[in-house]
Amino acid sequence: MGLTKSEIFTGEQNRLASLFKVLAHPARVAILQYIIDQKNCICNDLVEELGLAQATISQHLKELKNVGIIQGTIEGKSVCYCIDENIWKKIQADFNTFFNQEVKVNKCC
Amino acid sequence: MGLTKSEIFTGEQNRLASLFKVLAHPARVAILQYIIDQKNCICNDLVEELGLAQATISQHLKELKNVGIIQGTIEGKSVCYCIDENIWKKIQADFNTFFNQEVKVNKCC
DNA sequence: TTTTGTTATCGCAATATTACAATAATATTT
DNA sequence: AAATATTATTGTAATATTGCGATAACAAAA
Repeated sequence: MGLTKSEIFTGEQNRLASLFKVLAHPARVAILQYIIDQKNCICNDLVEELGLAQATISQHLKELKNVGIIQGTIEGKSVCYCIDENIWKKIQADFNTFFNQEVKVNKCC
Repeated sequence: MGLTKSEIFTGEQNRLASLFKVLAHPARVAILQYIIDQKNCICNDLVEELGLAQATISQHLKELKNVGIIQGTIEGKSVCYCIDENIWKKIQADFNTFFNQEVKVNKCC
């Protein structure tokens, strides 16, 4: 198999899992941290900083862009990437909602 | 390839990504939500609730157990699973640290 | 227009993940 | 001890992800 059965889960569960998945790779965590630290950057900055091939970085940037957490603006022959603050805060809020569920004491553990 | 180059990232980046990865599947999100809602449950409850095969649920439980977010206690012939509150809060704190990095306004986007 | 700099896409190979049937392992019940 | 109930593990097939070389696409500079 190898095919996640998305249809048996709720939209919220699938959406949350998708958000977690985008962050589930150290390169994408590193990219986000770098962009936050530098305020913005271009693809080649990340190639130098992280030591992954340009094609690989471009692919990771695409995934981050797909969920909207970053956005790219064409600037001459390069593309300036930065965090989309609104989406960032929205994702943060979604995670908070998930984690702020009260974990009650239970009998068996 | 297909092999994440963990060695080029920091321990924190790898650790964060691992945490996100555990939550990056709707079945595991659903399992956590169910356990939180019911306070605790056994594997077979989840098999009925989610409609995945027993082997599949057991595998997902194992991954959740591996990061410590849940723990299982043998109770007769079944195993009672529940959230490990301390680990849960620790993960929540880690995510907050990541997300609370200030995202500053930048020039290009 | 040619060259240069930058990014995106395609195609491929390697590895990882997901799902499940079959079965082993373990504890309880009869 | 045999049957039952529950979970874990193993093996396998299907799909997904990761990484990169090659190359296309595009804009600026020469």
